[in-house]
Amino acid sequence: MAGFQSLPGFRDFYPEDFSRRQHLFRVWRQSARAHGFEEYDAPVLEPLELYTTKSGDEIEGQLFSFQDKGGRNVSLRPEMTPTVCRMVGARAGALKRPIKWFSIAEFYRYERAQKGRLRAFNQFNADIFGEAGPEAEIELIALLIQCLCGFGLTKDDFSVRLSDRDLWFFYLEALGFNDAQARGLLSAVDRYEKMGEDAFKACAEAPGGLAPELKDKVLSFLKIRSLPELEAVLAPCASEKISARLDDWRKVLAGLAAMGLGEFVGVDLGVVRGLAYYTGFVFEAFDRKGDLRALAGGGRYNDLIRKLGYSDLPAVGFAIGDVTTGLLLEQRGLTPVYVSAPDVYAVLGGPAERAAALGDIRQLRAAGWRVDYPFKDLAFGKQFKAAAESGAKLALIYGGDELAKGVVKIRDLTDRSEREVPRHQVLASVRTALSGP
RNA sequence: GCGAUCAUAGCUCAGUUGGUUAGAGCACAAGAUUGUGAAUCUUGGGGUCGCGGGUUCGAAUCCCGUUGGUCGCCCCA
Repeated sequence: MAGFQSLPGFRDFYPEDFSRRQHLFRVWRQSARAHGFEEYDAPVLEPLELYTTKSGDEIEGQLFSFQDKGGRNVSLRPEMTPTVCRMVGARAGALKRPIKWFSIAEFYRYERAQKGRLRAFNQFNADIFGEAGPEAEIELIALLIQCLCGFGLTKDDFSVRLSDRDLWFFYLEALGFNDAQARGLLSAVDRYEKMGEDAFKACAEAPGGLAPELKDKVLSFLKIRSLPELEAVLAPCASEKISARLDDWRKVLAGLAAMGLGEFVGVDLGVVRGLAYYTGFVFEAFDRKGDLRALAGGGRYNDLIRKLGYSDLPAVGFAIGDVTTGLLLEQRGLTPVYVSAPDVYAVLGGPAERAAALGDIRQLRAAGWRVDYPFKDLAFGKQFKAAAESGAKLALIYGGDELAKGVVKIRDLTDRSEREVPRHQVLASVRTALSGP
């Protein structure tokens, strides 16, 4: 293979691929606007410290980072959250609350590609700032659901699993674990789905160990699948903190049920989400059948904006990736058929006819119609074939006879009917033919 | 960072125990066909067989290395 290839994990978007990607973006953008979110964008390249501050220095191994010619340590963005926090934090005092923002952007992570994961990918991000109550979660989860239903997916195709990092910590505290032990247990919970009970081995072997009866309590907690179960399990260790969290749980689930979205959402405390900056509800959207990685994920991060050096501002957000979503739509046959058809195809008799047609073509195009014509003079038969293959609805025929009579022949390529119209009425006739039923 | 597996035309693939000038279908282009359509027929362009080295009289084929794809591990914001 001569020449060059794209870099590993990066994709070329040929027109058909590009159109599929645009379909994702279109649905996401439309859903966000319908929910009252405003669109923003930001630089692809950021200071490296923006990410190490948020996630720790270890994160650099996963980043496309380098030193620029001015000696600055920089990184391609691996996610939008720190950037949007910076933007909102910088103008927090001036922005009307609640702040509901979304973006569609490309991100870069220096990792080995595998199914559903590449080095360059697109994400839809939506966040709400300035609202500490569960109303923000309701709004975002509703948006997330619409961002998937907009493709034709249903409650049988995916579900949103709702969990709560704060509640985990409160529960583990009530069971007598200290903070470090609780963190270890949560990372085991995160691995449980993949590894089963082996996930708890490290905790059991740690100093102090993990008593079997406590391990059973943790296991049964992460197997909870409904609000009543959750309330029952927490009843014995009720505290002010825990009952406040349960109030929020009731509000979120009731709000989503009121929206008619109750069947999309389930309680699942097995969802923890890797990095530890989430402070309350966390949620992920999953394919119900199949073994795809998460379609979307998010949660509340009330401390992050302060951590980045701005004032306190509660925040909750989520992201959907284009790679896994695209795979799921492909599996479900929900990828739209690619069509690239002009509205009008002009058939040109020869050089004189071409000259006459070009003026009309330019007018039709200025009016917004998509018009094509052959670059080279071709036999009529060939041109009609080309017109039909182009997928155009109308052919405009500029032949010697028509030119002499001062008319253009309009052929409807669907029903093969033809009629002649005066040259100066071409635009009006095309408009009528294309907008009528 | 680690492991498995694959790589022949734009796509899907064939290519015998190593043996002349590497093939097919689809796609693309031209012609049959200079006033009317998805068919048919004919013809054509397109390959340093991913790349580099080695073995051999001879390599798409065997060996080593390398790059890339796919799948998994680590990680997953």
